[in-house]
Amino acid sequence: MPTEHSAAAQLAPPPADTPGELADLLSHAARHLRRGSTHRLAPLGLTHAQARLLCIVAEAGQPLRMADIATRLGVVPRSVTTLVDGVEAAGLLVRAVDPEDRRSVLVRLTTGGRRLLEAVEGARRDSAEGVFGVLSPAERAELGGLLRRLCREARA
Amino acid sequence: MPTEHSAAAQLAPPPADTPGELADLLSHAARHLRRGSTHRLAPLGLTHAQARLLCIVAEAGQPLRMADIATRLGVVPRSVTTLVDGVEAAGLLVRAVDPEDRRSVLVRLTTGGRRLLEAVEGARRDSAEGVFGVLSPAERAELGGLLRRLCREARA
DNA sequence: CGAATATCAGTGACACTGAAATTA
DNA sequence: CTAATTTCAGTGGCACTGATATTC
Repeated sequence: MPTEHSAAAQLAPPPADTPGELADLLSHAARHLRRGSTHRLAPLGLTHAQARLLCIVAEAGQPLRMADIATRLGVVPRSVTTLVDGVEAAGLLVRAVDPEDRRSVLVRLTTGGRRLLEAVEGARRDSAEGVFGVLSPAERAELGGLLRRLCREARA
Repeated sequence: MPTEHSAAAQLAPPPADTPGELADLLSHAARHLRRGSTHRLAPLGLTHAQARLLCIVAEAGQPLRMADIATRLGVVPRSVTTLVDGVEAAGLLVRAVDPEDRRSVLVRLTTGGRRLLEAVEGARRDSAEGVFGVLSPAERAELGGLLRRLCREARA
């Protein structure tokens, strides 16, 4: 096998940010994030995805349809059914048929869900800060902007 | 709660990139990436993680121990066992006991693995470019730098 | 009838923990 | 004996596809 014998090899270790490398970095960071989140949420009896669901419903400020939740979560509707099942069983959310379109189901917070919300948001914030805390506010904004570009295309 | 009543409010619509938002964006982008990768790799008979494993071994340029692979993948060693099982069953990798430390197992490419490598790298590159293609080279470098900071801390 | 909405059923990919075997 | 390396066994999170009712 022909190996490079020139000194140039020493100049080209990490300069190229190929898409492939970015892909690995992205996956790695996401996994790290979920790990921390999982550990902090376990005492509350929620998983990462369940907590995300709860916060999405809370932030909406109004009951959400399953399909809306799927869009906001970026998953297929069927996945939302199972997700809501778990959180509803925990008593934090309830389903109700939409009176205006009886095909639809509206999901809203229960009193218990609202009571737990602060702790859940805290756990999510803590775990996120555990990952993004190393970045300055300006860097976070930069990262946010770049990621938003990636996700915008994802919807297209 | 005192809300800003000046015209400055119009300059600050989405300025706050809270860690929580970044977390969602990161998860979303990672999921999108894996989806595309999964679809492009399916014809080759490999999963996202398996392809990543194959490329890591190929790039190393030498046989790798299971523990090394675990480190490079950012997962626990036990997960590597199952991962290698699959790719070895496909005939792309082989295990061999390290003669210098018989506790260790060295993983290397087979001829078949080397033959498939180009297609696998192509699929990975294509799927990554499908996600990161919207960014300019400078933006990719920026993103790479930021993600590297996050991952560096992840190892600590 | 055709389209939309949600759910049922089954599957797959992937990482984890804890315990055991082998060797240094 | 202690520590390191890998593997065995079992589990959990989570998202997917395809098919089915219900309703618009």
